[in-house]
Amino acid sequence: MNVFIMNTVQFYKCLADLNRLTCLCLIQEAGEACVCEITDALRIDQPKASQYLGQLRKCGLVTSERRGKWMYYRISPELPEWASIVLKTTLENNRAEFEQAFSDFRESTKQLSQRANQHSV
Amino acid sequence: MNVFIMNTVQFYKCLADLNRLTCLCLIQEAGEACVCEITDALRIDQPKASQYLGQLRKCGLVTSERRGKWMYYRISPELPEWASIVLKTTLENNRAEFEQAFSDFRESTKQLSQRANQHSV
DNA sequence: TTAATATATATGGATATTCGCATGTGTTCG
DNA sequence: CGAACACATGCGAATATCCATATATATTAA
Repeated sequence: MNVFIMNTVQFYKCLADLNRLTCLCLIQEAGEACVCEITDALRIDQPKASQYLGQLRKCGLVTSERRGKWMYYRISPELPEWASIVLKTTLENNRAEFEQAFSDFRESTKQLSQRANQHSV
Repeated sequence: MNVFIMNTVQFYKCLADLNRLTCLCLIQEAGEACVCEITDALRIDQPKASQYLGQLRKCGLVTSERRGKWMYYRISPELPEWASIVLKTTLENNRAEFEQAFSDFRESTKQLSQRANQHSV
């Protein structure tokens, strides 16, 4: 149970798409991300973002948790260690490739927290 | 020139197929491999093996060198370090998945060297 | 030069993936 | 409850990938 056997090819298929890979790097970098942040960061529409995240979840790379209206995605804690190493290595050595998305993500996060604050007032 | 910029997604597309991934693991494990050995190890026909190897070469993951009739493939020395780490990590943590291919490969190598010896007599 | 061996490439059909869009579900707020 | 918001899913069309087969090229041995 603790040792989740990840299908190697399936794992790499998940990484073999720029949007999915950017999702993963984003989530890694930020710790967690909700769909609307990812939508903004990747500059894609919402259904597309959900599709990608759904695939990643089905394959066991990420988990999701609902908090109010938002759905937060994290790297799965059950991910085998070798797979985490691969993800981490990819992110750390290709930051430039994802920098724009990271920047858009931070902008989105800022706006999101403002909206959240308005409601909680 | 020394720092070859690898397209991350293209790299992962190469790994996102069991035959190509097995090729890469085989070549890593053995140091080098020729097409007929890979054909035997993967139990596929020759054109298919050449196609896979051609793709891997086009993407910069492997290099090829002709020695007589045989064409030997190696992991490219220009592969960025992060990519080598990924390959190594994948192989070391998923040996079971490739064991059958490795075994068929060793068998093929044995027969190949016998043929080579017959000619050199 | 011819035959045999090893490998590469071209091509078209089969299959899988991606994309855009419409619609469905779950949650919050008034 | 109903409207608004966040997200998920379904589906057909466009696109990419895979696969089998035929054929071309390169090398060696006779």
